[in-house]
Amino acid sequence: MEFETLPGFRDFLPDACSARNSIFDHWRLAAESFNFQEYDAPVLEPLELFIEKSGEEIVGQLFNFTDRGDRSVALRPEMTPTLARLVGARANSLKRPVKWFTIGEHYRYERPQKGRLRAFYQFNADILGESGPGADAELIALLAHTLRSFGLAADDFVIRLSDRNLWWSILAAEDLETEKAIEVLGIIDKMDRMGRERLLEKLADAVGSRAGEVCARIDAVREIRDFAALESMIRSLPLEGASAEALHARVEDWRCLMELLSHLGVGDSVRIDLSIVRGLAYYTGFVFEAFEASGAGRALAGGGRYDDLVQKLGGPAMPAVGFAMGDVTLADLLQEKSIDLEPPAKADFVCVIGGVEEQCFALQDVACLRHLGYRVEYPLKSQNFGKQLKAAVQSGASFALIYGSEEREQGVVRVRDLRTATELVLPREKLASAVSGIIADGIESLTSGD
RNA sequence: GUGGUAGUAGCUCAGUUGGUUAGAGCACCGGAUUGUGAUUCCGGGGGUCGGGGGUUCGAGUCCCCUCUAUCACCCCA
Repeated sequence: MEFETLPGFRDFLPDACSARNSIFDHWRLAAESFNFQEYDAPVLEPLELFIEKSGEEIVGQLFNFTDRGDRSVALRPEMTPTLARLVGARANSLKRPVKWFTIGEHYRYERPQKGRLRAFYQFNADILGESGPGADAELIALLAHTLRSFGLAADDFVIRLSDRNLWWSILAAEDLETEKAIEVLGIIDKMDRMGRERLLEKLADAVGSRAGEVCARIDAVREIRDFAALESMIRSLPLEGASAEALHARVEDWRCLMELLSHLGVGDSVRIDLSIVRGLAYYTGFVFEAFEASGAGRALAGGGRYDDLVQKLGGPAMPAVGFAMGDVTLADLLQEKSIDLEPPAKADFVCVIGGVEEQCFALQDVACLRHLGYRVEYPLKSQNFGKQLKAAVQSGASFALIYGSEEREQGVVRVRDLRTATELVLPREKLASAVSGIIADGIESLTSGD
């Protein structure tokens, strides 16, 4: 009988596991440098939590089942509902702003393809309790900083920045009611993947004879790439009264956000691009997606503001903004760019042991060095010197500790630098005190000074 | 959920118009070799040729189904 890994799931053998952990390390380091705090939560949640957030249709894309207590449960497909539940339940006792991040596995029952598996890891970072553009700026900066920390250049990727709030105003200026506007936003989200003819058909379904007009407006807006063009477009919108004032305030939000991003040193990585809308309807303000510079492939990360979600899931009103970055697309990109991740660590010391008489001394030193925190290996069975040494070299270890009959008689250990093939004889009792110098500077420093 | 392509050893692959007991390189294990290195030599384990059915005297090879991978569509939180 032979078992295979389930479709869309991965085994992580040491090389792959090390690369994966290296991604986690970069994520964690980046988040911590922005002073985000790490949290974690169960991978299994009530099914209802995800339905409440995303609608009944989501069930078809989940790993879900009924547990022995007759509860409908599902493996989490994303972190945001869980976070909203967590923060919502404690909203009144948490110091704001809440800046939290998490790294965890997520599960979606979908057909695997390039950049998309059924089990994948996501880095989620969110700021809750702050409604101003300062929070959006902080998150976008973290996103850019994270990608750069892998060694990606500023022009290897781009963060496309858009604004659902602004789209509402633009569509309102076209006299579209809420329902129609939602429909049109859905169309805008899919425009890139849609032929021109089909686009006009869809628009005609939504707004009737005004399709051509609306389409022209949308096209103009989607072409905007800088703040000046954005501002002049906004000022040209035929709105009056309260909605005009709101729009004016929105221009200031944009101005503020762009300035903050520039001061934070990530302005080069951000491009205004209102063709980003992002599928599901819970985003409320600025939204953004990171892509490889050419725009090819799946989004590296995506996020935006979701000011209503915490309340929708039963908590108090709580503004929020966040993003998620997956490991699969990221790893693909790093490989394309020939950026290597951390390989498995090698031993600091490997023992070469002559025989049973020497073994007891060797193992005492092994235990001592391990207590000091070094990676130490020794052969689990007796073998001749040549074989042991050969194995030691092939293992990639830095130093061999040689324990033979001569060394035992003299109470010494022979330290061999496996890279330079130089050796140093050291009284055993000095090993512990010499070891940090050996690791840091090699044995040459001791040979000359001792 | 729909469609294209592919599947032979752990990995990369060869395998003739269908013809005897399916091969190579790399990797792995053992030995030459119980006091010093990636070389060399010798030996070894490994495969129901993804799985099932069919055609045939005979199938790794041809046909059908299925599984898996991959790419695209749908979807993309």
